[in-house]
Amino acid sequence: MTAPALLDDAEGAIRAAGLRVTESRRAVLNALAQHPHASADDIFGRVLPGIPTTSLQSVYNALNDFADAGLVRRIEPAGHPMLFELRVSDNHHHLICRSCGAVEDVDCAVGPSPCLTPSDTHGFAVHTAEVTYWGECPACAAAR
Amino acid sequence: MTAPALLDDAEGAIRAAGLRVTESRRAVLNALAQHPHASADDIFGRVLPGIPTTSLQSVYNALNDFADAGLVRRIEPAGHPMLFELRVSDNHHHLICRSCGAVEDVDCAVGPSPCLTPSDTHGFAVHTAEVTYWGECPACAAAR
DNA sequence: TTAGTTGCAAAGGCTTTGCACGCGC
DNA sequence: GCGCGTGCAAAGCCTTTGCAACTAA
Repeated sequence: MTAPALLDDAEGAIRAAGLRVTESRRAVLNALAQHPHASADDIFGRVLPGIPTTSLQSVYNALNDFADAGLVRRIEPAGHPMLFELRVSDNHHHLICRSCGAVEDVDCAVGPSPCLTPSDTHGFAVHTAEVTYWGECPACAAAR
Repeated sequence: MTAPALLDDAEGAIRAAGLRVTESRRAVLNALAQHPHASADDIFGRVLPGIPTTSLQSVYNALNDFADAGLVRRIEPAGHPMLFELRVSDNHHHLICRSCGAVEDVDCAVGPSPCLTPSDTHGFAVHTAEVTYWGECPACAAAR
């Protein structure tokens, strides 16, 4: 029930990311603030009533721009549509339901984040690390 | 340089998984043994010379059957085609190149695997945990 | 024999791309 | 006014599904 109040600063955040402030982008960012872990389609559905002229592709545009600018974080559950979340605080991981794709945030079990550094990089330049717990959510478990 | 010698036991492994032994399946499993982290298409390419009548869909069939039987493990790098690997030993993670999708195995940095248990399950029944390091491989870094 | 598998064809879903018009700066 | 962003349309890729013929057991 924690209603994020990022809405007021939506404009500022977009501007700070070096992007132009448009009605679409503000609406997308607001929708994301109110509904974390939303898919592009989800957000499109939430934005459409307010901006009947928008399109799913514009939502994708905005989300990708945000993601590239570091404003939002992409979650890509294999086998399910891509989700997005505001990277409110970093260093949390995801619990994903195999059957319905529901996502929950979980804090790292091991303090700060010792998992985030591989033991051997094989010469890779590591940018990010990601921990995903796959399972079944209560709703899907109950439905069986 | 560790050449997996599972080839001899391919039949046994397939049989043990409760699946019928066919030329396709043996070929797919062999191809996977020789080339870990292969995509369905990759494997198809490797199997085709030996079995010119096979099809990509059959490879998908075999791989999915193997995966469901626990013989192989699916790796699904967001934005790249699905990969497969023999689950030789468990408890290793993956280092994936954002640009070319190359995959390297890495051992868990924190001993046995404390990362594999979430701090809060939110009621989920957790089946598996997965750690992915995203970065850029040496080849792609050199190409820029 | 008979059920599990193959190979072919086609559909399906999600995401990206291209281009003219409009709006933010 | 300039250029970024929008909205529309269409293509693209990977993967799954259906079904008749075949083959392992």
